[in-house]
Parts: sequence; structure tokens; C-alpha cells
Amino acid sequence: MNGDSPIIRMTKQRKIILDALSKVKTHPTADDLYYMVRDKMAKISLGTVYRNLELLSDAGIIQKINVGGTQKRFDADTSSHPHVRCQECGKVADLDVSFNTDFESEAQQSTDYRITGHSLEFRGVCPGCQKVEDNQ
Amino acid sequence: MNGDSPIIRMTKQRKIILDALSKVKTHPTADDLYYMVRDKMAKISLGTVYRNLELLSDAGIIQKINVGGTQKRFDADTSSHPHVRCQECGKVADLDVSFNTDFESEAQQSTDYRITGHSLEFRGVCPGCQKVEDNQ
DNA sequence: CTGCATGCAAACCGTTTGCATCCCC
DNA sequence: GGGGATGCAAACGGTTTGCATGCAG
Repeated sequence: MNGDSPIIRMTKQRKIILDALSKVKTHPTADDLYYMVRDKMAKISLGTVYRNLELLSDAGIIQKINVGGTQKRFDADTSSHPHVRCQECGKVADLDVSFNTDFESEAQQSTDYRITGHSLEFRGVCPGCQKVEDNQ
Repeated sequence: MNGDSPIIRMTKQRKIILDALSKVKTHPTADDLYYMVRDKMAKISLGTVYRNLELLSDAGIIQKINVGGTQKRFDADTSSHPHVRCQECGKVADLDVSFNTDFESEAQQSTDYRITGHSLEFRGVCPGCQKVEDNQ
């Protein structure tokens, strides 16, 4: 986010959190990760999960994503790629499209903000929730 | 958001909130609006502001925007247009670019979610915060 | 007149933080 | 050995909600 990626100490909890996030493509919340990680380390604390997710995303090792909803979500894939969020159940997925447009330099033409990043997020209804709708 | 826009009762507080939001291009938070509106109606409550913003955005009369940061922001312009958020001070502005791309139908090609909306948000540094940086 | 809306204050819930202790480098 | 990291629990801050009363239609 701010360019500098300090060398970070690899504690046991940090490693477990990073491993858990890397294994999964669901863009979990801090709380999700807390429960995922408790299998491996029963006494880890929620605070530690929050602190590490913050630190890892500051270091540019993971990415914090903001798709609406009340909770922040995390992604081990740090590339800038679009996400969809289900407006019924909140589930978030990657979207495998790429728009061959340099959003940031185009945007830069029309503003006096210095542009440093962007995100493209979609809203939708996931397959599971579509079925529920059909049965109504 | 979900298509149906019921006829809504126009209470005094509702009108004042809507007026205040319409007059302004700053994408205020609920709290911002609460203070803006207290000039007109000293005893309005924060809860009322929240309830009305929710109701108005459900009715499609205003738009709730989610640009990162901890607070939700609101926009009287319901069209889908990009925003920039200053990563230093949190200020949010409209961006006057249009990408001639139909994001939603392109995205629809590559997912089994049913796409219903999108948002394109930029991160940057606003002119004021750029000056501060230069003076350091 | 009736049911939605309001003011108020307490509850909620995701996240952050202070502190004593721990442990990675 | 020392400074960052942890566990724990309390604090925080934005938002929501229950309840008695008010007011728009």
C-alpha cells in the first residue's frame, strides 16, 4: 500500500494465518480466519488474527478487500482483479475477466487527485441463492 | 437496489436530510449529515438520520457508496459513476470519466453469479494532502 | 384515526488497544 | 537478551434497535 515492505518476523501464528488464507479462495473475514486457524492452534486470539492481517496487508503480502457488507475480507492474491459479492448471502468470489483498459491512467486525466489504486467490484446473486429464489 | 420503490411518506426530517444531501457534492457520512441537518432541526436524532438514509437508498432515491474506510457514505446522484477516496484524509470525490465498456455484461460472461450492479472506486491523494506531503 | 416515523438511550458487533508475558532473531 | 508479538479482556466507534410518543395521510 505504501511501497515499503519491511522484513517481517515469521511467528508461528503469522505463518498459520498466512497458510490458511493461501489455501482458500473464499476471501474470508478476520473472524472466518480465526475459526479456520483454531484447528491448528487452539489458543490463538482474535486480536492476533486482526493484528497479523493488518500487518501482512501493509507489507503487501496479502490484500484487504472491501466489497460492501460490514466486514473486511482478505485475499492471498495481491493482484488487482475484480470480485463479485452475493447480495443475498454475502459470499465473495473472484471474477475472471480482464478489461484491457488502464483504469488508473485514464482516471488520472480527469482529476487532480494523484491516483494510486483502484478496485472494480460487482454485485450479484450467487448460484445457490438463485436456486432459492427460483423455488419461491 | 431490489427494484421496488414504494411510495414513501415525506416527513419533515426525511425532506431535510434529502435536501441537505442533494445540495452537496461531498458524499457525506451519516454523521456528517446529522450535523449538517441540525442547523435546520435542532432535535433530530442520529437514529433518524440512519433510518432515513437506509430507507431512501432502498427506495432508489439516493445511493449508498462504499469506498473503504470505516463509514458508509451517501450520494444523491444515483447514477453509477466512479469515485476517488483520498487515502490520507478520507475525502471522497466524483470522478468524471466514463469508460465505454459495459462492465456488467462483460463480467456476466465469466461467472455463474447473476450480475446486478458494479462499482469502480479509485484510491489516491487529494490536492490538499499532496501539498502536505510536499512540505515534508 | 391508524400505522409509519421519531427521539432517546441502550444494545450490537466488528475492530482496536493496553498490558503483562512470551519468544523469534 | 531485547524488541516485537501474543493472549486476554476491556474499550471503541459506527450502526441498529426497542419502546413510548408523535404526526402524516
